[in-house]
Order: sequence, then C-alpha cells, then structure tokens
Amino acid sequence: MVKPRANIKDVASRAGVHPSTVSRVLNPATRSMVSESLARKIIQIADELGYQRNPLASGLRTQKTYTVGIVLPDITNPVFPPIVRSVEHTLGAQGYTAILADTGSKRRNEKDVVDNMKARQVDGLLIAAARRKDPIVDECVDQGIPLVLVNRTVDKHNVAAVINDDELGIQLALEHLTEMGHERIAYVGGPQNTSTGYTRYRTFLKTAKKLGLDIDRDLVANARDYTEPAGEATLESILEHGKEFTAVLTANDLLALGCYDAMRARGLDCPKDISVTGFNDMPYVDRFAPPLTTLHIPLDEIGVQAALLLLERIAEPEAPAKQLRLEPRIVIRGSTAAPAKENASRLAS
Amino acid sequence: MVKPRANIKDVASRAGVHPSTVSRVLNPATRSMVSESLARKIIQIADELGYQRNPLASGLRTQKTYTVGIVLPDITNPVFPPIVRSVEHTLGAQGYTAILADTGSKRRNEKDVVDNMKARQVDGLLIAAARRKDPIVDECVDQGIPLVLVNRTVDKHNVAAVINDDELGIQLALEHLTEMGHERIAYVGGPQNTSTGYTRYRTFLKTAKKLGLDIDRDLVANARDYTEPAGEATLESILEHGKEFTAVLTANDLLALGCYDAMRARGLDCPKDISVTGFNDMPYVDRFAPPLTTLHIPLDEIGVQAALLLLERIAEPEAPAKQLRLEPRIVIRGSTAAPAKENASRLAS
DNA sequence: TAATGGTCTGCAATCGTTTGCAGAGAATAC
DNA sequence: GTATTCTCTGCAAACGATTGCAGACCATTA
Repeated sequence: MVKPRANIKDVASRAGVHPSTVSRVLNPATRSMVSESLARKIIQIADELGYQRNPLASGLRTQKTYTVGIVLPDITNPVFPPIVRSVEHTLGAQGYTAILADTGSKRRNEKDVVDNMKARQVDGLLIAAARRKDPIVDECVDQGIPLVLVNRTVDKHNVAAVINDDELGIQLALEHLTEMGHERIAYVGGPQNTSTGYTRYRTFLKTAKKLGLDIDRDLVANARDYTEPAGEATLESILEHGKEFTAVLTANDLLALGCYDAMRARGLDCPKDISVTGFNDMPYVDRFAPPLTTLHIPLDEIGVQAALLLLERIAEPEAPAKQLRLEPRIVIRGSTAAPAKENASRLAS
Repeated sequence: MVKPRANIKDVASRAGVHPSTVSRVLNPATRSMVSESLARKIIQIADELGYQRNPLASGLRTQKTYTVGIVLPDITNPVFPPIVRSVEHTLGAQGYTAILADTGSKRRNEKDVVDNMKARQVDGLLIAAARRKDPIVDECVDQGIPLVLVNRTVDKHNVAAVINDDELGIQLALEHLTEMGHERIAYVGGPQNTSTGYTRYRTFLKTAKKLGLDIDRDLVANARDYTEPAGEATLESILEHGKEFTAVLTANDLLALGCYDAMRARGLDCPKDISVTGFNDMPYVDRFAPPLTTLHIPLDEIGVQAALLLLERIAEPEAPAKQLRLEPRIVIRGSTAAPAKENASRLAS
C-alpha cells in the first residue's frame, strides 16, 4: 500500500556518506568529482535500493524537468500519430518525457494548454498547431522557450520548424494533372491562417498561371478547417456554380476525402468524372475507394527531425533558428485519370 | 529572455502578508481559513502579477502532481487517437495533464515507461497495453497506484477497466455471417496473451459450436500482433491449407485489412470470393475498398469513461475496482455478402 | 618542517509550496 | 474584569534534490 520509494538520503546513510556525494555520483557531469571506488559503492547501493531520482525535486532545484510539451490541433488527424510516435521515441531515448495536449484547434485551449506547460516548466515545446500570426508562438519566442514548429510555421522567420516544401508539392500535383490532360482544374484549399493553407493556395494560383491554365475563380475555394466536412462543403459550393471541371486539387487528404463525399452525394464518380489529388499521404489513403493520389511526406522522419531540432535548441537556446524543409513526392493512385471526353454534360445537371 | 515568473513570495510581499496566507487563499480547501476581504485582495494581486502555482514545488510538497500517464501499445493504431483525445479532454477539464508513452508493444519499454511515470509521481495510470498476465499491472496494483485498463484487461479481476463486450461482438459477427448463408468460416484471431485475443478466440469456437458449424482447425489461426502484416501472414497460412471457406471472421480491423492484402495477393475478391468482418470500427474503415463490415465500439465514450473511472480511483484508491463493459454493435458494409455458389473452385488453386 | 597544492567530501542554503502549531486579538460568557 | 472560545495569520519545518564554498586529508616541494 505505502510506497516507501528510496530517496537520496536513504542511499547516503546506507553508504555512510552525505547526500551531496550521492548526488554527485549519480550526476554524470559531477561524477568525476568523487573517487572511483566510492562512486562504485554508491552506485551499487543505489540500485540495490532501486533508487530513482525524484524529478520533481530535481526539477525544482535545477529548473530542468526533462519534459517537453507536444501541442496538436487534432490527434485524430491521421498525419499526427506517426509524428507523435517518432517524436516520443527519439525524445525518450534522451531521457525526455512528453506531455500531450490536443487543442481541438481552439485558440482558447491553445493558450491554456501552453500556459499550463510553461507552468510545468517544460524544457521545450513542439507545436503542430501554429497559425501564420500566432501570439502564443511569439510569446514563447520572447520568453526564450525552446520551440520547434511542426508541419506549419509562422510568417516570421525567427522560429525553428520542420515543414514540407509546399510549393514543390503543389507543383507536382498540378503538373501531374495537366500531364494527364486536365485543363479545367478546381482547387479546394485549407484555412488561410495556416502557413500550409496559405502557401498551397498561392502556389496553386502561381503555378496554374505559369502552366498557362486559365483559372476560373468560381472553381477555387478554401475550406475553413482541414476536415472532411469542410472539404465536402467546399467542393459542394464549387459544384453549385455549375461550371465545368475535370479535376480537383486539394490541399490536404482529409479535404480530398470530403470531396469524395460531395461527389458521391451528386452521383459523380472519381476518377471517371473528376480526378482528385490530396496532400500528406496519411496512413490508409492507399486503401480508400478509390486509392488517393497524393503527396507523400515522410511522417516518421518529420517526427525524428523535429525532436532532434528541439533537443538542439534546448542545448543552445540562443542559436539561430533553423528551418528544415522536407521534399514531398507524388504518389499516383486510382483517384486520378485522364479526363473523359464528355463528362461536362453530367456536371451541368 | 529571462522569465521572472512570479512566485508565492512575490504575491505575499506585495500583499504584505506571509506566503502561507497566500497559499491558503489560493487553495480552495483552505480558502475559508482566511478572511474574505484579505482573500479578495490577495487574489487580485495574484492575477495582477500573473501568478501561477509552481506544480513542481507543489507536487513535491503534497505528493500530488495532477498528472496522469497514458500507456499505449501503438499510437498509430487508429483506435487509439479518439480514445486519447477524449481522455485528455475530460482529464484536462479537471486540471490534469497527460503524459504519453507509446511502448511499441515491447515489454522492456513498458517497464521503463511505467517506472518513469511512477518516478514522476503520476496520480494515476491509464494502460491500453495490458497483457493477460501482466507483472507491470500487478506491481502498480500492489503499490496502490490508481490504475485503469482500457480496451484490454488482465485475468485477475482486481483492477478497474473499460473494455468492450467481446463475447457479444463475436457472436454478432458470427451470426451475421451464418445468417447470410456462410457455413465454412475461417477465423483470424489476435495474440493470445491479450484479453481481447483470448476471449474473442474462445468465443468464436464456443459460438460456432453452438450454431452447429463444424470448425476445421486448419481454418483457425491467431496472429502474433494486431497489425496488418500479421493479419496478412495469418490468412495466408490458412489459405495455404487449400481448404474451402467463404468467409473469414477477424478479431480486429487491422487484421481484417491484412486479410484484404492476402486475398489481393491471390487474386481473390472480397466479398465475392470471401467475406471479411473486422472488430473495432476504427476511423476510415467505412471508406476502404470494400468498406469493412465490423463491430462498432464507441471510442470517444471509452475514453471519457476511462478518464472518469480513473478520477474516481484517484479520489478513492481503496474502493473496489469497477469494470465497465460497453456493448459493440455490428455495422454491416460491403465486405460481407452471401457466399457465391461456386467459389470453392477458385480457392483450390 | 613548513608551505603549497590537489583531491575528495561535507555543510548548508536553496528551489517554491504546504501545513501543523502557536499566538495575537477580538468576541463572548460568566 | 477575567476566563474562555473563535477567528485569523505568521512561523518554521518539511518535500527531495543540487551546488558554491570550505575544510580535511594526503602528497609534494622547498
């Protein structure tokens, strides 16, 4: 019932030394201060007693908790679990423990959550829920809290981040569609207050112009969230204009799934009537009906890199902020095909 | 750069009182000890200074950290994110913070992870990675650490848990298949060292007998893990026997997906050649090709209940351990159909 | 022999809260 | 007017570690 966890005093008295000596032995940095033989004896006694340092006490004294916070907008978005896993593993290997918070994309929660983590004296923060202008991020930067952004970044360039090359991704997707012969291409984008939503949108317009496509503004819309219902509603609103198009490029796999739904509701077939592309290649999209053509990004790798970058920043908080940009590659699956000759008729229903 | 977070002494000196008075005011339980007017003044000053209690110091003194540990076997298994989310939310509403650990189903890691959490003085533990005989769970129970098992339980009945009614689930699935006319039904089960794997397997055999099916042992096998590759390998091993069957009942959605893969590799069609059922109704299985017939379990609800149960146990660690058993319901989709007349020929390839 | 230096360990303060105990002062009872 | 009770606040000792400083001890050197 009671748990008399051994503390440093127990070890010390058992070894006939002062607690401070035990502390020095158990601390790699000060280990060399005490004689080899005594150190060995103390270590032996320590694990006989099953002694484990009390992180609370230690953290209180040293201001270092070996804890990092992970802030996610929505853990049920399948992109995040692989990232979280690899972050947790690589951090864990260095003795860090992860505190997790899912904000549900609510500003209010984000503030509370980050404040709570700061109060708990996390050594660093990993934020996957950043907005382009993000006062919470700014505050962390001001306070000098080691910080790494994942997936999304902020407009300012003063903060470390691991993101993907959104411009390249959109270019690849658009080129794929045009190479298949598509000319009238719709776009379902993400929220413009996120860096991904914004960059992908700008890049779509820019690349379309460069490829000589004429973009009908009625075929372009941005969803409120990166969710399936938002994707569905957005494509629906595009369809309502009754304009022809043979493909829709989306900024995110979940939005693409929402497009599937909107099309199904209208009896449209993918890819026969409309081709669809996604972004992220989140787990299982290769099994969908139809399997989704999308941009693959290395989720595990993102997690590992983000964790390593955070460790770097914890070690050297004043170093200039690095940004890592990983290259997506296109994965062509069943949701894209060459446009049918006469599909326009079905659309104008 | 520096962050001079206000501490209790700052508040006290600003208010002209002793820190202990401030502590009493900020602590709901002792709040009534100090006069109303002084209390109000102190509170006012506290939030002027943006004072937040230091959880490390407080936890050190009180042995209460308002932290709980969540131990998962594999966060990339889509059943878990919804559970984690609802756990995190309902715990968060009570002021608790979640520490997350993904063990990758490795015994070694589990021990380390739980030890680490104990060292961090978590107020409670939520374990989704339990095995039927689980020394780690036993140890926690012995030490009186508030504990709730999720999804899987242990053979002993002395520990709180939120699980589903596995027997009911398997019965529903098997009845569904027999009602459609299937008679030769294979079974791809889960690891027998988990309560789910074991119970589902026993129930399959028992129910099959009750329904008067004759079970060919060559059509029954248990996978090593709850993963797609394990499911694929297991169904493959069954197919190798060359025996006829028209349906395969699996113990888990991921195993079912593995079965899809094994079938695809042999050119078999689901459901035309073989019907498949899953278990869990994890997110997105309704979008697969074909959409998976499976047993729906209320993932969000599981998370909420588990969190509430854990809070109960934290409040009253000595109370008898409750087990909550939620009822699954069958969701019939495209992966099951009546058996074809002559599919036997294709199997015997 | 005394002085110097180096190596090792102990002392005590500290991190920020909480809480049992005691005492000051006011209010009530006699 | 004194005794008794209450209400409120302060004191100081924890909780379990870390670390600057000092001193003990031994060896080396002049």
